[in-house]
Amino acid sequence: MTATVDRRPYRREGEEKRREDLIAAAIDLVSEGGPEAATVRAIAARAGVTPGLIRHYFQSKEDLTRAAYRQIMEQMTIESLRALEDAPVDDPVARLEAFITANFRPPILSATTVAMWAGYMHMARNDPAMREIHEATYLGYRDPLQGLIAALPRPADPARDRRDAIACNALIDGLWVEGGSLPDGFAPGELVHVALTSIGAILGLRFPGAS
Amino acid sequence: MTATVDRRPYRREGEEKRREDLIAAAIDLVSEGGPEAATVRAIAARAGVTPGLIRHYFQSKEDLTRAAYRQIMEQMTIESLRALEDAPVDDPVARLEAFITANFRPPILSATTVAMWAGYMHMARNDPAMREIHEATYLGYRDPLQGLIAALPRPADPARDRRDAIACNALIDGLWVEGGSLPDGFAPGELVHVALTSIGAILGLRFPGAS
DNA sequence: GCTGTTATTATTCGCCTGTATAATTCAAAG
DNA sequence: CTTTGAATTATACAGGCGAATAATAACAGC
Repeated sequence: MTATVDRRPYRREGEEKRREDLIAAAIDLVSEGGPEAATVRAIAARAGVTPGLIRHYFQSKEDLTRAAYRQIMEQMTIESLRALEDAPVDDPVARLEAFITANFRPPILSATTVAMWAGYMHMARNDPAMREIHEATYLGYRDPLQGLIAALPRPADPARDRRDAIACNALIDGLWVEGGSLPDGFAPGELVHVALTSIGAILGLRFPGAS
Repeated sequence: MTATVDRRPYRREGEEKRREDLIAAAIDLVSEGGPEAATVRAIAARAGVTPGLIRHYFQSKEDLTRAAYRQIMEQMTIESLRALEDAPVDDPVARLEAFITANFRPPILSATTVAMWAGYMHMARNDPAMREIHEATYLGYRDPLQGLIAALPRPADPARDRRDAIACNALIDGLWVEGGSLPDGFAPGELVHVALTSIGAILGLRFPGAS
């Protein structure tokens, strides 16, 4: 007679879903408690599986971390660009305004996204793969922004567009970080107002939303 | 006969110096390998002492971490303000320009400072003491900046000064982060040029250094 | 020179980490 | 209904972590 150990019952899932679940669990944990909270065991528990499964779908924990970082960064750009869908196609100023304001409301601006971004960012220093993701997603955000700027009604000047895109990107980033890390430091709507006014000054135009 | 174990020889030092050494070692390690590299054992080795000594001068490792974070943040403000010493007392525009440009050269702008800042920042989310340091050092930087802006030759308007300080601070922060995390992404002097041009546009003035 | 204080080292503890490997059970194919 | 493959669980391992405690040696005051 062999002793029947009771083993946790489980369902088999497709590779895609399991990877998604594990990535989502890792992101969740980092946003809640920083990178050190996203241990292999905690991620597995959050995803409803056992720790060993992680290394069945990812070569290492670092591999999973990279996938999670990529997803976060790409998601934020996607959310900003989605705001363009509701903007008029033929009004460059309104389109730029829609893009800018999207950065200052959830899901993009939140204490968790900013903490998450900071928690992962330092990894880009020593890990070449992380740095590559960092660069790609930074440009993946700035390039569309530069496109919106180039579409403004003013004389064509690519060099100026580049400088303006760098400046606007930095301004948005800085306000976003400060809004996320000091939630009580600004009045409601203050960050959006500052962003529109300042970017308007940089680009030499006035946004309707900057009352 | 008692066996004489050879014990590492040591010198007694003042509390002040030992605390400074330990903080410096912790900062070093975080800048090199992120927060996870700054273990009790590594910090002690870097400072030339044994691990136990850390808990003789700090209540816990967290306590040491907070002291290190405070020192980093205060140091960056101090460095920016030091640039004012070489600026003419009676030229508000030149003083503001000196303050701005200081942020884009070492020791303030460097890959290590940015990585360090990011590595520590997420801790401000869950640790009230860290958040307090974060808020205090943020305002400790922005308030002097607002003072420089208020001194500009233009009609007095505190509300406008506040908004402008928030915007300029965010722009500097954003460019600083991007310069530190993408060292090869910008031409030499490009960030300073963008900063001076954009801040000039926001404030409605022209800096001599923005050629 | 001796003595007391304490800064410093040494050692140990329990816990948690990521990884590796073996055992099992689910689910589809025949 | 049986077989087969692989998705999933279970267990074990070696190492590192922060913290606690005990032993010791440096130095100051007398």
